[in-house]
Amino acid sequence: MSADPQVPLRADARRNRDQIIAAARTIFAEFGPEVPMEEIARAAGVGVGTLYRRFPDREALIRAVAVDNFSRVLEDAREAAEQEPTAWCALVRLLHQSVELHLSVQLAMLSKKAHEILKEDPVIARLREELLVELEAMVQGAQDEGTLRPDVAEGDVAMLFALLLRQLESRSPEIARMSTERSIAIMIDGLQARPGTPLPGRPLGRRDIN
Amino acid sequence: MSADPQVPLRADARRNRDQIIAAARTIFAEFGPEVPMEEIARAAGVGVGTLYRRFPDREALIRAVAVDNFSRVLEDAREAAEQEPTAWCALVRLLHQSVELHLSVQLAMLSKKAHEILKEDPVIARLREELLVELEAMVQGAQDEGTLRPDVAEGDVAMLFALLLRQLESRSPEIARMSTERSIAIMIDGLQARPGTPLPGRPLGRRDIN
Amino acid sequence: MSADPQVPLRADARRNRDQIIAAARTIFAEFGPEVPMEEIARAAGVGVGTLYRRFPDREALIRAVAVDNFSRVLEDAREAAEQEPTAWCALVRLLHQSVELHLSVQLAMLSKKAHEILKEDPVIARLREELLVELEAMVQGAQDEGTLRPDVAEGDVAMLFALLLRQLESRSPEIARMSTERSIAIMIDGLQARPGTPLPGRPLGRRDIN
Amino acid sequence: MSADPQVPLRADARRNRDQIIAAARTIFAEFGPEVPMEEIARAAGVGVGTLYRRFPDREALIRAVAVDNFSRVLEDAREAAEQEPTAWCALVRLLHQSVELHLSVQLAMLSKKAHEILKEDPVIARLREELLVELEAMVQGAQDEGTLRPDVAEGDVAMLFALLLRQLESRSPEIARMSTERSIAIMIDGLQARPGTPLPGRPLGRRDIN
DNA sequence: AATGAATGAGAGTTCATTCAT
DNA sequence: GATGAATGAACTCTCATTCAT
Repeated sequence: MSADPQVPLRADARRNRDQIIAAARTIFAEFGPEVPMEEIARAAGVGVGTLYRRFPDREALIRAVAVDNFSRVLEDAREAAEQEPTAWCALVRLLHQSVELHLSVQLAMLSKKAHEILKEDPVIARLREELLVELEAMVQGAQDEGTLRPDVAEGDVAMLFALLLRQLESRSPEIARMSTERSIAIMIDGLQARPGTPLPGRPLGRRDIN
Repeated sequence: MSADPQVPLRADARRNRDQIIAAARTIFAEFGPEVPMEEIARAAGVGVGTLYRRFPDREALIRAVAVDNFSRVLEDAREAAEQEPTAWCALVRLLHQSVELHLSVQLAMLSKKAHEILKEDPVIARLREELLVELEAMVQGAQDEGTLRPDVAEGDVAMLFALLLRQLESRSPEIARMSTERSIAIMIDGLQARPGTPLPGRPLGRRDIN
Repeated sequence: MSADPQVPLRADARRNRDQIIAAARTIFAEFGPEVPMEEIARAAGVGVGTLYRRFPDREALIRAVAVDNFSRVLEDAREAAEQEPTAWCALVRLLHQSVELHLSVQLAMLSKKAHEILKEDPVIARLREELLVELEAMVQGAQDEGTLRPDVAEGDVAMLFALLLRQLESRSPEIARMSTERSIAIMIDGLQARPGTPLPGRPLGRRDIN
Repeated sequence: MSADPQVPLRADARRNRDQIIAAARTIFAEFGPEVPMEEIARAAGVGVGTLYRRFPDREALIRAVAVDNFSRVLEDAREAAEQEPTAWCALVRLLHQSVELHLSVQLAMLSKKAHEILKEDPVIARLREELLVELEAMVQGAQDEGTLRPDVAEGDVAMLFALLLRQLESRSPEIARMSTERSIAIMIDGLQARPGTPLPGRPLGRRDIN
């Protein structure tokens, strides 16, 4: 799911646009948001000129990729909420799915510059907000169920979520995968409602996390 | 604690070197490892020429900062192991200290390029190894104490540790701080020996994590 | 005559490329192969960026100029061989033409670095070889005619030729010209088959001169 | 023989100065007059500071080396004139000795910049003039002897001489040596008084060659 | 007086963006 | 509309020269 096309593009232009975003997602994820534009154009199989016709500058492209990414996560969150029997299960599923997503979303915080850019964007802000609303519902629901410790809020969960999106480089893909899964499991265990260490501070809501 | 000076530098040169590393640590942490060298030089209060006299190129500087960083963490780890009454306490302390360290170490995995550079460096490899040895001892000790869940190994802990070093940008410093502390607490809770979800895969040792 | 374009360049690109080589030939000849690239770009009427798009670095440009130069000399040699009635005349003509060429070829041995670069290049090696083959034929022919002293080989002639390409700087152009012409005449006199001092060593063939 | 020391230097300073000039001669000859000053200092076994104390800048060093070089050639010329039985022999000896000198003198015309520098220097001008006076005497003498063709002057000889100082790079030292010797012999043959091609232009005197 | 550290101007090179084809 | 060539600003790195030790 991508952004709002004012005027529906011609079929081929549309295809170009999608190819560029797909290429950019991959390349940004692998090399960071500073890769030469030409690289992205090449990966998308178009000339730089075409890229620039579609996205007036790098910022616009970064935004478009981020919108695309957030849209996907939001979709996943809604699906999880709808399909899972309990809020806790939805939360767990979402955390686990983050592994699938990390490539696409890590962009969001990959560099200070990228962050600045996205912080301003109203479309992104809206998607983000919607996502946090979903999360809040899950958190609330799971706490009502008694499955989630009561001293956390959606901001805490978003934080853990975000941590995971920062994948570590290198190492064999299987180990990378396993280590992420284990970290998630540990975190989930830490999230479970049980007598444990009381958390410092106060629950972080979605207003708290920027 | 910095790197090994073959020939003891002249006093002023030494001072400059240290200032440069300190400045680079801060600036790299804030803007990533691609900041203009001039920026770093300015922050260190020296000319670019001096920077380049000390570190033949960006790579060398990145390496030096990383060595400095790892040395600090290692030192902290040893101190924690020595001063804390139990291995569990040492582990907890180290995790919490990671907050102090994140600025300094996040560099280690901040960009693909930086990672490539550090991966090759034998000095870094040694420091890393020593750090993992410390961690292994703590993990082992805490598991013997019955305070740490038995199905994790030092690689798992290193992974959680590493996740935390990837600080998220922006947001007010107090919230950033609190959110990190809370994430740590959640993770620690998740690490505690208690009946919980069995972890997937197998304990990750230090050979597993690259 | 320039190098082999794999893919035929767009008309404007082609034009730029040629202008750059022409400008580089002149400027290299006048100021040596270390002139600022910007100088060359300016002389060619393009931006540095264009220069670098066409020639990835200085080496590539030096190579291209050398190829262009050698091609010209080779062409001249073949023309001389074909058009002149005797091998001796062809040789004499070539030596005299070297005056025209010196600007273009002196680059070949203008600096240690330039020499290193060209030594490796297979295209240059081939052109050079072809040129020496022509020279060998002339030398052989002129010796058969009895006009060229028998104790020299193509390497000796190439050496004299090369000496002349090293034009001396400064002084008025007319004098420079005259002095070169006179030196050539003296050398030609020295080359003529006549009882004279036997030469030291042995005839130098094209294998001898690197 | 080196330049005129206003105030006789202290023994060690003197030694330093000589070492620097010797080192510079070699290094300039091998790498051209643009080598880093530090390189020269290192080769001379002193710090850059010392080099700069002795020679305020690169120009001064180039000048000093040139003066040293010219002094040697002049000395050789005078020795040849004095020791050889005929002017022709002296001329021939000088040409052959040029082989020894080329390393040291080629500097004189190695780059446009170097040439500019030396052109202005009055000390060099004087040495040069003295050398040409010697040459003129030899030329005159040899023409009187009937051994040198009458249609040349000292400028012509200086020109041939200068050509030889431009050594070609690379190739085995023995071949380099032999090829130079052969070129000299060919030129000498061309210079001998014999019915040959009349030279173009007019004899070049020492006023003609810059 | 000697040394080598510091400086900063300048050269090489890259790449975002514009624009002719 | 698409393409890829041209541009020039920005960044990395080098080195002549100055100056503290």
